[in-house]
Amino acid sequence: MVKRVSLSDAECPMARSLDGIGDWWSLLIVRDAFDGVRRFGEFQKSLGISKGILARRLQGLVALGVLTMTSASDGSAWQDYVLTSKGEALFPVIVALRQWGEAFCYRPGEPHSELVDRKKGKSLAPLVVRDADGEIIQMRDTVVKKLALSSKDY
Amino acid sequence: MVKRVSLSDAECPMARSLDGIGDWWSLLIVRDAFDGVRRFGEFQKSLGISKGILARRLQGLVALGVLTMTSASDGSAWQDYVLTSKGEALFPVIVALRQWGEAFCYRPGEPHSELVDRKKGKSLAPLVVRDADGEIIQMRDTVVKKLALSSKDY
DNA sequence: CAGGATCCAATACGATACTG
DNA sequence: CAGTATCGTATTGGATCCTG
Repeated sequence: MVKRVSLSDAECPMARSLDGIGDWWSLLIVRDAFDGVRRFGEFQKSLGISKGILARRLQGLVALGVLTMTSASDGSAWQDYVLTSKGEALFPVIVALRQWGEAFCYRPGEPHSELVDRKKGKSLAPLVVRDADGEIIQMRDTVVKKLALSSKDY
Repeated sequence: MVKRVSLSDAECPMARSLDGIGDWWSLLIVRDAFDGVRRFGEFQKSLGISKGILARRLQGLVALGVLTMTSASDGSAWQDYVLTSKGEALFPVIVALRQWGEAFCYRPGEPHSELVDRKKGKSLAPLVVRDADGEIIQMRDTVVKKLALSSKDY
């Protein structure tokens, strides 16, 4: 959008992610899809988004391979939008954003919805970042390694 | 932006998060801040963003409490932008987006930068979502519990 | 160099009307 | 109901010029 410096060919994976789903609606659509929303009208009602933008976003997510269209489960003439495995892989992203919002975007006591596990009904554990050996690490323990090597890096 | 339905008073923490940092540049600025970028000019060069937008985004992140301005480390008259604890708490979000990008936004063999731990130089472990007892759970094991109760919830 | 001010193109988004 | 088409407006974001 607004064709800025193209992020789509960036060497940073985060930039590529954002290039595809980094707008205001896509991740909210994905969140709804996680919650079981499948139909155009359900998305529209849930999000309060205009029809035109919703249609474009759904198209974009389908084109990206995050959602796929299947014949409607209720036998109607229309399509259902369901998450692909690529879409389901956004689960940690959703959880991370939600947990950050819970922790930093509400005043104390202000109510908000909660993501709980279905069996126990309890909140999830905070996401933690671990190294290859499973040890918990902090931001300061990491560094970005650039690979400019395009073919055989030996 | 484009004053759509305000997400800032949403009951969904994810919507609130996106309301603050859900644009195209904010998370990339935060990523750079994680990588040690502090100065206006460094951000601009690293991101290829125009000065006007960068200034506005930095202001927004400062207003949000994600960044803070400190007197420049090199003694110049200007300010450094550094992450607050609220900003540092975005670490799992950054990692989640990066890992998703690595896994799904590159063709096989296509090079990209890599986030490694400083000591061992190895890639991080994939983020996993766990329940309150530390057990790994999937998307399908969770459900959103809405709390509409605004004061005493019984 | 760090920003602010201004101008302009592209577009994101909402509202509405239209179609099958 | 599921979209598409059109229109108006607000905002983005780049480029340029200006200042301390």
